[in-house]
Amino acid sequence: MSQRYTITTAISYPNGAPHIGHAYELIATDAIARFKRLDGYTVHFSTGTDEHGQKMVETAAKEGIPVAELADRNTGLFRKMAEVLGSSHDDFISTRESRHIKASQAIWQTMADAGDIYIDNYGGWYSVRDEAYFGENELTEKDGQKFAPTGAPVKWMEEPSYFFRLSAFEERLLAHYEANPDFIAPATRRNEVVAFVKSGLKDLSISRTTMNWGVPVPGDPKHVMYVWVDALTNYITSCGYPDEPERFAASWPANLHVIGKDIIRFHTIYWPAFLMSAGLPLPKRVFGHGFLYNAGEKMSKSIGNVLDPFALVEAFGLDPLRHYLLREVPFGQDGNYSVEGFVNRVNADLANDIGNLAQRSLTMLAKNCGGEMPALEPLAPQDEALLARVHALPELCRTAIDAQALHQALGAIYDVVSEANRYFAGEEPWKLRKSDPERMAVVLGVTAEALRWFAILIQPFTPKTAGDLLDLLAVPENARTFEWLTRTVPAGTPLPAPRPIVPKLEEPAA
RNA sequence: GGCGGAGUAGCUCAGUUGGUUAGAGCAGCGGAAUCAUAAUCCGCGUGUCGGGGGUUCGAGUCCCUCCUCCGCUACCA
Repeated sequence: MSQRYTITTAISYPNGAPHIGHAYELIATDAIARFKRLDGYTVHFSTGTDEHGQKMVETAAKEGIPVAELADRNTGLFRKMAEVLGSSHDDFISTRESRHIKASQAIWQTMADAGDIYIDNYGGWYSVRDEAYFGENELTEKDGQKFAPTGAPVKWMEEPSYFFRLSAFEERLLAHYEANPDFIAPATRRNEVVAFVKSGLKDLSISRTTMNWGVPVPGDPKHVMYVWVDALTNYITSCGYPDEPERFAASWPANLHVIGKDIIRFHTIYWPAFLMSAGLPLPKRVFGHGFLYNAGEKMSKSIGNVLDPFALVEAFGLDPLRHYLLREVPFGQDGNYSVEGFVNRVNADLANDIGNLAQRSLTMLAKNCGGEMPALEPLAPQDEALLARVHALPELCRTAIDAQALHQALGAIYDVVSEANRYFAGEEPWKLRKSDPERMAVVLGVTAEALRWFAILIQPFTPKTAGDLLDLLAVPENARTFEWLTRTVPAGTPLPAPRPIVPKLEEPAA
C-alpha cells in the first residue's frame, strides 16, 4: 500500500468570475499533486467553491437574480477554469452539496457536544435592504447616518448568534505551533499567526438569523452557519466525513492546505481549533502563497487590469502559463506578471533550452542512427558527469516540493537542462559524425537519456510538453512515473520522427 | 502606534554558523560554431551589497542608529 497525500486548494468564493489569482493557486496545487502521484503517492486533491455567505446574497441582489442562480453560474465558471487549466483534482466540492451540509452539521454538533458552542448576541452594522452586515471600515458616513457600500443605510443591530469558544484554545494552539514548526509556512506567516494568537483570542460568532443562505444550524434552523464552520469544513467533506469513516481515516488529515496569504488566519487558528474541539486530527501544513501583480500594479476591477485565466490560456497556451507562473514567481512571495517576462521565460526555458535541445539531438538521431535509441556505452567521464547531475534531480525536486518551493524545483531542473546544452555543444556530435560515429552515437544517446529524465520530471508543471517529449523518446505511457527514471530506453528502440515540441511565443504587438 | 519582514548588477533574485578577487538567470554588447525552433556555446558588469557608526585580524553576513518599502494588528471570503 503506497503512502497517501491529501492536498487542497482553498475553495473559491464565486461572487464573480475566476481571475488569475484563483488560477495561480490551482495550478500550483495541481503541480504538487501531480508530483506526488508520479512519486508513487496515493493522492487526494480537492478544490471547489464556497457558495454561501452574505456577499453572495449581496451580489445576487445587485444583479437582480436569485442567489442560487448566481452560485450555479459562477461555480460553473470555476469548474470550467479547472478544466481549462488541466487541473488533476480528484474532487470539486461546492458547499451547497448535501454531503457538505451533512458534514458541516456533523462537525457543528460534535463541537456543540464538546461544550464549545454557546448562544449569545452578535452586534453589528446591518443593512435591511441588503440583508447583510457590513464592517465598520466599509461604511461611509453622512449627516450622522452610516451607509453601506451599496448606498443603503445601516443601523446597529443585535441578533442572537451562536459563538465558538475560540478563546479557550489559545494555549493549545500555541502549543501546537511550538511542537509543529512546519505547520504554518512560509515562516513570516507563522510569525504573524503566533503573534496574533498571543495577543489573545475572542470567541467567534458562527451563525446568523438575518439571512437564510447557508447551512441550517442543527436543532435551531432559524440560524444558518456563518462563514467559518461551513467553508472550512469542505476539506473533511471531501475526505468522506462523516458517513465514510474508512475513506475518511485513509485520507484525513490533509498533508497540505494551499491557500492565499490573506486567509492564513482562518486556516491556522479557526480551523485547527474547530478540529481540536471536534476531536479530529489537524492538517500537517498550511502554506500561504503570495499574490500576483499585473505590471507592478495590484489587480482590481476598478483599474480594469484583472487578468483573465481563460484569455491567457487562449493567447499563450496552457503549458506556457503554468511554466511561467511556477518558474518565475518564488512560491510564497508576491509575483509580478508582465508580457515581456512571460515571453522571455517561456522562450528561454521551454523553446530554446529544452525544446531546441530535443530537436537538435533527436534530428541527429533520426538522420545518423537509423532513428533508433543508441547504446549508452562506453561512457566518457563527461557523459558520466552530466548524467550524475541529472540523476541528482529527483531528490532535489522532492526536497523543494515538500517545502512548496516550486520555483526551486524548476530552477534545479532547468539548470541541468542548460548543462546538457553545454555538454552537447562541447561534444560537437556533428563533427563526430565523420570523425567518430560510435562516439557520436553515445553523445546523442546520453542527451536523449538526459531528456527522458527532464521530461519525466517536468510532467507536474508542463504536462503536455512533457508528454510530447516522452512520445518522441519512445517512452511508453505506463513508464513515466518516477520509479521508471532509472530504467533507460533499450538500445535499438525505434524513435518516432522528431518534431518541434514547443513553439516559440511572439510578443503580441501592444 | 505595536509586532514582524525586506532594501545586493537594468530586471527578478541566491548569498551556509562572519573569511580567498560578491554570484545566477533574464535583458544588453562582442565573438565562435552551424547539429538545431537565428536556437546553442564562449567572453564582457568601476554593483558605495539603503545611509551612517561600531565590534573584529576580517562583515553583504554580528551590534547600534537613521531612511525607505511591505505585511499583520479578527467576524468580506
